[in-house]
Amino acid sequence: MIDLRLLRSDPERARDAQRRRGAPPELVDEILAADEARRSSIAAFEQLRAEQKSLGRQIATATADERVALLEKTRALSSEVKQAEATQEQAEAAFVTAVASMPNLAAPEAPAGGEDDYVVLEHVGQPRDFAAEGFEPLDHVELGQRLGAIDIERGAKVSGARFYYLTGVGADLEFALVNMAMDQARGAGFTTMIPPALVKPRAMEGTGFLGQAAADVYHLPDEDYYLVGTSEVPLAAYHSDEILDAATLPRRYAAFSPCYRKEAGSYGKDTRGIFRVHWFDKVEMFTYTRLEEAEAEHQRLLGWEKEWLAKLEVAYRVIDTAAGDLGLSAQRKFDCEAWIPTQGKYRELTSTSNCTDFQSRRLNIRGRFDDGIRPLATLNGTLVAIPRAIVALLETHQQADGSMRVPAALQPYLQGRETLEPVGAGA
RNA sequence: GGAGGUGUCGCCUAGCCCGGUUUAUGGCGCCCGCCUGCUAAGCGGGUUGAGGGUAAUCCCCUCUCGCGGGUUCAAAUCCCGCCACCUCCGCCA
Repeated sequence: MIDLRLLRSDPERARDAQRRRGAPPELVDEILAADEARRSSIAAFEQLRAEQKSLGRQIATATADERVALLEKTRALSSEVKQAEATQEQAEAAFVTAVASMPNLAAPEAPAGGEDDYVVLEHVGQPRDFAAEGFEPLDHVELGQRLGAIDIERGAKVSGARFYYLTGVGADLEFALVNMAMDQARGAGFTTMIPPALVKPRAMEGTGFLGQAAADVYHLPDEDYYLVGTSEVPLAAYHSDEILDAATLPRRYAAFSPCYRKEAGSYGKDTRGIFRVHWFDKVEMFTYTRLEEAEAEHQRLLGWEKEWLAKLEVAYRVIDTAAGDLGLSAQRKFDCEAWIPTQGKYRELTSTSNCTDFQSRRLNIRGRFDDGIRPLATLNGTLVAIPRAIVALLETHQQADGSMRVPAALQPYLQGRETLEPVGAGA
């Protein structure tokens, strides 16, 4: 939820942010009107309630005679109070509906426009030149099969399209990547976490995933649980309704969790392989910090992602996502996209978002500072999304004989193996 | 899943049977002061939290006794539902 003070003091900036997202600017004025209605209904209710209370106090000490008259008065007042309360609740609900649909204000620096309007910030590393090496690269499906690392056919048999098994070295690779990621995070001062992957509606709503992203979310209607699409959800909700002492900031968490995504609306997109799947495991970084620190922290998260990608020894670029592609909660987002040889494209491997105080306001996460209590900023960033990392590793480090070279940093996590070798046909 | 118990202002706790003078009692802790070679002890005072009116440390209002409803002129207190925790039983990885 956006900062109302900001909206009131500078509505034009909010309208402009909406335009740059390609979203309706009138929403700002609807919210302001709803807020006005809400505030006046609250004032009316509070005044009546105060009168009622004072009458109640008089009744308590009144004589029997006085009591009759006072009761008469307060009975009439009671229905007024109920009326005012109902009005206030209605106004509150209307306000919440309006404000909940408003996305975070895109940062002034975020490029205007949609998905294709990103700005490339930098390139790191050179895409490998297979032509110069004299062989045609295989895609990760083929490589995964030869290494006995990925079983897509049986994934489909058991669970359907966009499911897979990681087998043998594939499974080893996941544990290696997770351990390496957790070691890096721990070394950087993160608290490691394993959060629940099923959450109540509040957590989902509070992190902004029941808005435009709702179609992509799995829901268990019997118990009203949601399957998280990222551990950002349980990590943000972790400190909901809490006031954190400023001295304990920033708080950094690194969580391992499964992620579930319907991938609705991506029919026909990335249908081959494990690049886009309904379930995968991920290690996510998450920070709670003061608002003034958010931008610097965003850069730090990006820095840790780059440190990670360097260990994978993949070529990548960093893009500044356009306003229209930010999602509900983010004010700015950087994606690291690795070069995928057989696709001839850079594809998203990690993503880091600055949500400023948007999630904090929804989840009631605040900090206690010398000068008062204020909402905190929350930020998140991928360290490793397993299937995409495996795709990039397999394709980038494949060798002419169908084996895969293991990057030096990863070797200690793979029992010292320097290459992963193809297994015999069959199985 | 079943039975029983518990949930009060940082922590412990009184109040609930029998609704109003509760602006929620007391202790611990914490803060201020006094006393005092220093410290401890002792003495006196203060201390639920949040939101809003306000830019505001004063002041005013509302909300807050696990959560949500209900009854009532009036709910910590009565009724209903839910949640969490504890004990025991059952079941399971």
